This record gives sequence, C-alpha cells and structure tokens, in this order.
Amino acid sequence: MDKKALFEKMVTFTTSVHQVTHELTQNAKSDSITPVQYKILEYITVSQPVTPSEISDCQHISMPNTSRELKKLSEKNLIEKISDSVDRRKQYIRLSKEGEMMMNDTFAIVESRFQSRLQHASNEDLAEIARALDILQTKLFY
Amino acid sequence: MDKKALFEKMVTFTTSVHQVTHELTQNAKSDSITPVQYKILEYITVSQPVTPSEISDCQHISMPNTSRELKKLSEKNLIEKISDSVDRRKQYIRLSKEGEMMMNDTFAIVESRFQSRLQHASNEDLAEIARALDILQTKLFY
DNA sequence: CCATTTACTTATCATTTGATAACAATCATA
DNA sequence: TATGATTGTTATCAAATGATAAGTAAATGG
Repeated sequence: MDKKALFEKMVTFTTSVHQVTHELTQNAKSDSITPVQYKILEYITVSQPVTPSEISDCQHISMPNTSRELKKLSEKNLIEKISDSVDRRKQYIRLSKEGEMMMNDTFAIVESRFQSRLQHASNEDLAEIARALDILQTKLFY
Repeated sequence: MDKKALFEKMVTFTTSVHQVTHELTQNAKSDSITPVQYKILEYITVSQPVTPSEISDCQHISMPNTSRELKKLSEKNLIEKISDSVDRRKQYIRLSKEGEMMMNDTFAIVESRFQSRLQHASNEDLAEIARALDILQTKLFY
C-alpha cells in the first residue's frame, strides 16, 4: 500500500470516527449548556486541573472567549476557580461537585451506547481492537 | 482488558483523532467559506452526487439551513444543482469545476501535512497502520 | 381526482460563537 | 525600580449557526 492510498484510507477512517463519536454523544449532554461549553467541560473532566490558557490553547478558543465561557460555567456552578498561591495571575479550574455529577451522567450515557456497540464482540475482537488503538495512537495520532 | 478500560482507551483515542484532524486541516480551507460550508463541501467531495436531504441527514443540519448554505455555495459557483429527470422534486449536488479546484487545493495541503507526519515510518509501520485502520473501521467505527 | 407525503425553499428570529480593543494585575528581569 | 511579558478580564460588535413557521411543487396512493 502506498502512502497516497493510506491517506485516502485515513480520510475515510477519520470521517467514520467523527460520525460514530457524534452518534455516541448526541443528546447525551445537558441542554443547559452550549456545545462549546460542553467541549470545555469535557476537556476539564479529562485533564483537570487546568488553567484558562491551557483550555484556550488546546480547544482553540481565544482567551477572551474562554474567559467568558468559564464565567458562565462558573455562574452555573459547574466549575470552580482556584487561584495559584505561587503565581497569583494563574488559576486552576476544576469541576464542582455539581459539574462532576453532570459529566458522570453524560459519560454514563455515552459509555452504555459504546458497550451496546460492542455487545457482539468476542474477547479476541476486544483484544484486537485494543491493539489497533494502541498502534494508531503511537504511530499516527500522536 | 475489560470493556470499561476499553472505553477509556477509546475516549483517549478519539480525542487524539480529533486533535490531529484539527492540526492537519487548520487553515487549509479557503477563507471565503464558513466552517459549516466547508463541512458540506467535504461531504459532497467524498460522496457526490448527493441530494440536499442526504446532506441534511448525514451532516446533521436541518433542511432549511442546508438549503440556505447550498444556495450560498451555489452563488459562489462552488457547486451545481442538477434536478432529477425522473423525480422532479429531487436534486443532485455536485462540485463545480471551481469547487473541485478549491477542494483539490485544500486536500493537497492536508495530504502533504499527513505525509510529513509519516515521513519516518517504515514500510512495516505503514502496513501495520493500514491493518489497524481496517480493524477499527470494521469492528468499532462502522 | 383528492388527500397525503416527500423534497426542497424562503423568511425570520434568537442564540452562539468569533474577533478585537482596551484594560488590570502580577511576575520576571535588566 | 522601571520595563516588558504573562495571565486573565470586560466590553462590544459582527458573523455564523440553529430553530421554527409557512409555503411551493411534485409524487404517491387510495
């Protein structure tokens, strides 16, 4: 297989990944937050504690807009801001108890959809999938 | 590996895929179209000819909004609408010559970034990647 | 032929998102 | 300590997107 064909294959693949991700996550999030707010919460969930700058960099949202959305999430009591004792310009963002509960709920929905997608997979299938994920993670999507 | 752990692995993986997709595609598209318009054009490119309903279904955009964006793309001479001779309610959407050129340009940029990401990969690596893509495509992201 | 359904369009409005400028506070360092 | 860089905020505006209602035209099916 030449690299050109591999590129085509990768395009098809990423399209499928986006498609399936959408199926797994659609309507899983609370209606009280916007898509961008969800994206931010998801990032905080996986990487907390994080600073506003990190959110801005990693989620490709400008600092002013990040600040605005964090303020809204804070007003909804979904996150907490903790200021760094060493560098007082910095802040650390964490989920609040309420935010954690919300994200647990949505992740539970997503996971149950994921599991039902795998219900007919054998143990060998699962091992093969795990191995393929590792390979791609290290060699392509690093 | 149990299914719970596999779910975590999948979450990490899809995050990486989204991240890398973003790196490969950012600033590749023309500034004269919006993100949603690009998404539509990308879908048309891969699946043409397509009907407005298919675009609406697959890209999760309501019919009125799909219609609006297609109209704009048509005004920019990036697509052509061909009405079905059998069922005259239906339309088939294709890229115009100009649209094809635009998409060729952006895909060329994306592909060159992709290739440079793979420049240090051996032939065995490439084969392994291709196989992993196939496995995941059939067993997980179908 | 008439009622219903399908495919698409137009118009309109609210919300979300993106972009920019101006600013405050803190830190680093020359 | 003065200067410049970093971190984050506020305010404001335009553009993009999403949602809904109403309508046209053609097909389908009794």
